[in-house]
Amino acid sequence: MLREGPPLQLVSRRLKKVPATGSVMFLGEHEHTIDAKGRMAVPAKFRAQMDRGGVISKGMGVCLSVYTMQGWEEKSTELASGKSSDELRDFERRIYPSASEIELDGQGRMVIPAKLRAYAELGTEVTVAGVRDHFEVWDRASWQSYQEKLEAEGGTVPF
Amino acid sequence: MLREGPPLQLVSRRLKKVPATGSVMFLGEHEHTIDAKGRMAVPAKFRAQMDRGGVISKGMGVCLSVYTMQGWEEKSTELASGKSSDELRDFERRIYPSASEIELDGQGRMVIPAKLRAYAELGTEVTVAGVRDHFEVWDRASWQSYQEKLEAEGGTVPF
DNA sequence: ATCCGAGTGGGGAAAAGTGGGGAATAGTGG
DNA sequence: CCACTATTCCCCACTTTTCCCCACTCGGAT
Repeated sequence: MLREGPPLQLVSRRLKKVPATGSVMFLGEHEHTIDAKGRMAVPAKFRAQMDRGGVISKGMGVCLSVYTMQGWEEKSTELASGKSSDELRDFERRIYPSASEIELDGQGRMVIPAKLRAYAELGTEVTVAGVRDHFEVWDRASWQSYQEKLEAEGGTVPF
Repeated sequence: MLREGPPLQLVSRRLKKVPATGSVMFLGEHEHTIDAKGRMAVPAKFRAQMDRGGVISKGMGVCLSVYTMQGWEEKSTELASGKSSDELRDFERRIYPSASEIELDGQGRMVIPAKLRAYAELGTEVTVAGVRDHFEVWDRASWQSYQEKLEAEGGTVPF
């Protein structure tokens, strides 16, 4: 129901100013949703690192990978090294066209391009997983079964 | 019942300033509780080492492990070394999503994420055990039976 | 008895996550 | 070049969760 009474005094809610320091690491598992407009909230803990935008691309497996701008540059340089020029051309033609620069809206959300959503078979229920230098977006069910598979293979977590 | 009478003269209780020196080791067994908000007091003796935050993750067995930030970085680096890139990817997808950065509130408590609480089957009664470079959080009953098992297997403590 | 540190509980404000209206923009066909 | 449509993006609103702060109790030390 819509509110009534005195006019709102809302100072157009913005994102919290983040310390920008702190973790240089993406950690944790977060359950989010993709809405009808293709938007997904970036976990608040990840925003400090994403505030200058980032890059989303096809991930290794049925998922999407999101890097900070800097992380993306480092990663792509690393992967390109040691390739022959033929390999490199194929690599670049595969990676870059499928990637997309992203930025956050006033609510801290990013828009996931429809093509990428299809690639990773994302429904509305997704899991966002921090993986050290980047984070990944998985359909929640896919993530679930992938984790179960890892567990079956790898035994317990060594911590 | 709430107090009445003259206003409190409480100077908003803060944590004791810790020497920051002293033990570089987690020792001892502490019985604590997890409240309805998922909070658990960190044993006072551990706080000096945790005051710059730390990382909590799934532990080896039905428990959670808490490291200082530095300890976590050392441990994860160590475990990652010598892995092929395929192994490393699976490893990172298991370790980092299952972890979470934590910090202490004004009362020296940390919030344990619901997922991790479920993983370690923690009720409200828990045991916090110092294990040299990290400490672990166990459901009190699980800890109890685990200790009994160790005792039955391993005989007496060699001191 | 009093003080104080430790552990616990809870109220309330702020932040996080989600949904949707509508203007601005880009794309399409005439 | 213009009209029409589809998409993007900014903004507002609502709900849930998190977190900061104050308060109370207990037990040991003074």
